[in-house]
Amino acid sequence: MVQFVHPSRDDITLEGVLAALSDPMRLRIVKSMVGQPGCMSCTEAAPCPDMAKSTLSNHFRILREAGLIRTEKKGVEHRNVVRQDDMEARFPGLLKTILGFCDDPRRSNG
Amino acid sequence: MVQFVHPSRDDITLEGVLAALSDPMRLRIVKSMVGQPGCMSCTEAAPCPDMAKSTLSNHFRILREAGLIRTEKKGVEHRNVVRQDDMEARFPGLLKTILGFCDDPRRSNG
DNA sequence: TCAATGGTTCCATATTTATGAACTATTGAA
DNA sequence: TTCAATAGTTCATAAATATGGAACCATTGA
Repeated sequence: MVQFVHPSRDDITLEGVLAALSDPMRLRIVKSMVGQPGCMSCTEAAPCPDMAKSTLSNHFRILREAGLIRTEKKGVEHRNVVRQDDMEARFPGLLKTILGFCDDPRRSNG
Repeated sequence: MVQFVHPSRDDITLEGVLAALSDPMRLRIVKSMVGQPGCMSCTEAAPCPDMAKSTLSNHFRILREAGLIRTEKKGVEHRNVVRQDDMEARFPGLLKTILGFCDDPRRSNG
């Protein structure tokens, strides 16, 4: 049984967030998720279809442990959402500022 | 003869900046430099005195190549400044937003 | 010319990251 | 039940990156 561990809001660190977003792939994953109304499966949120499953899984784990996303098991899929409220409470404006400077991956090749 | 290569303003990338700032040591280096009126030597800007010279040198190289700082040789020292104007022009508000969330290293143990 | 200072570069080691293969959990069909 | 398909995770290993000691370079001052 896979259980996902998410840090509580106050345990989210600036360095963790920056490290998580310093990878181009993870930055694009978060960007694509923020632009989406609901939650997304790992495969849906992946901006790069030819990436190894294990690598993708690892990226989601890093985003999760940094506190950027929340993952819940729903059927056979894992549904992911960006923790925008927690991020805004912890680091007001940070996520919006950063994401505002990177291109939306679904606009270019969606 | 050591020559420092700095990226031009337009070549500064978001991912490069985030990667450079995702390291706790480099984040503190930049933070301590921004709070300073003039420029600082590598040793002065180092928030951690027991760090190996080679490691420190590597951190400054990464910050330089990311476009966050400018390094000039002045006598026996290397003088470093944060490229605040270039950063502001390229990614308005980003640096101030990020640095606003990390503690000033010289206030706690300066 | 020599010693001291402030870094850089090189190299070996340690840590981190990426990926294929094997595995787990859920769904749906027979 | 059982079987196949789907969606991810975990493990082991290969590749990339960070660390730090040693040697080195450039400048200053005696």
